[in-house]
Amino acid sequence: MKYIEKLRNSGLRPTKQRLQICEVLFDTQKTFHFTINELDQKIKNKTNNKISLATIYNTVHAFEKKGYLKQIPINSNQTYFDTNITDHHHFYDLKYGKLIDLENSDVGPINIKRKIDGKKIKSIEVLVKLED
Amino acid sequence: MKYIEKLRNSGLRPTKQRLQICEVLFDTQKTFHFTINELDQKIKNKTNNKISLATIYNTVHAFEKKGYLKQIPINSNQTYFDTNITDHHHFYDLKYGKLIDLENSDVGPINIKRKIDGKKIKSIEVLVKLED
DNA sequence: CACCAATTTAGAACCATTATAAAGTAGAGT
DNA sequence: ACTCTACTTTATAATGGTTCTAAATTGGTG
Ligand SMILES: [Mn+2]
Ligand SMILES: [Mn+2]
Ligand SMILES: [Zn+2]
Ligand SMILES: [Zn+2]
Repeated sequence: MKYIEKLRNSGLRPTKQRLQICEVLFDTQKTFHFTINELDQKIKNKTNNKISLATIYNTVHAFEKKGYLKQIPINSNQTYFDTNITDHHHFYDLKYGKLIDLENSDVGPINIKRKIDGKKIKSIEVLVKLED
Repeated sequence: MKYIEKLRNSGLRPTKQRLQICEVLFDTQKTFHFTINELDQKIKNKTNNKISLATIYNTVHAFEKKGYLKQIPINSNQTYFDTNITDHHHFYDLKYGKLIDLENSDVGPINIKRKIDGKKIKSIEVLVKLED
């Protein structure tokens, strides 16, 4: 399988569970946003195998640490993750609690004029809240 | 007191507890960022009166709804609030978990080129993550 | 096969936040 | 001032997403 090498290269053993999660997360053309519970549902639907919730948390965090997923900074009762790991931004539909990708080209360059001593900029993320 | 009218104008009864919370939040020159627990501590330090945690939650949410406080979109185990209700942005120091204000003038104009049908932009918030 | 570290797992624990429901209070009307 | 009622406070319980635990399982190396 194509994910075995990817996992090995990251120092992660290619277990059955991790490979299944990879298929759900990365076998699609379009990237998407998800919560842990939504991912759990997707896995249940796609396969007959049930993966322990603890394993899903562990795997998502491992993938995030390796840079295969991004966490989206937003206030919600659940953490949102993104399979789109390119630099990009988000619309947040307050009514439906849905995220929509906003490409860098749709925002234009952001030039942070202020500097903080001894610190480097790791990321710049724009959240555009939408109402009716 | 100066907060009585402010509360009345918002349709909020000026109770002893709300006035005390107003003093902690708004009696200072500088604005600041806080979590509910930090606010609870501040109240305990400033006054001898103890305010129920439920009341602190209720009041903070009431003030947020009235526009006297803003919630900061960030992933943390606690929700961050801001007494600075002007349009502005934030640095987030990943190492220390601290927020630093970033004025609009330090970011420059942000022009969102994409539109979502039937939706209006309510706010645009930039989060700049800092590492060492 | 033998071994060991990495991984999975069910369930418990954690803890910020929200819900509950009873007691207290502010303010309008009389 | 007294009443009345809707609003507010409060202690406490419940909720629910996330993390922890410790035992069982598994992957990979030799
Ligand atoms: Mn994480
Ligand atoms: Mn709120
Ligand atoms: Zn995205
Ligand atoms: Zn701020």
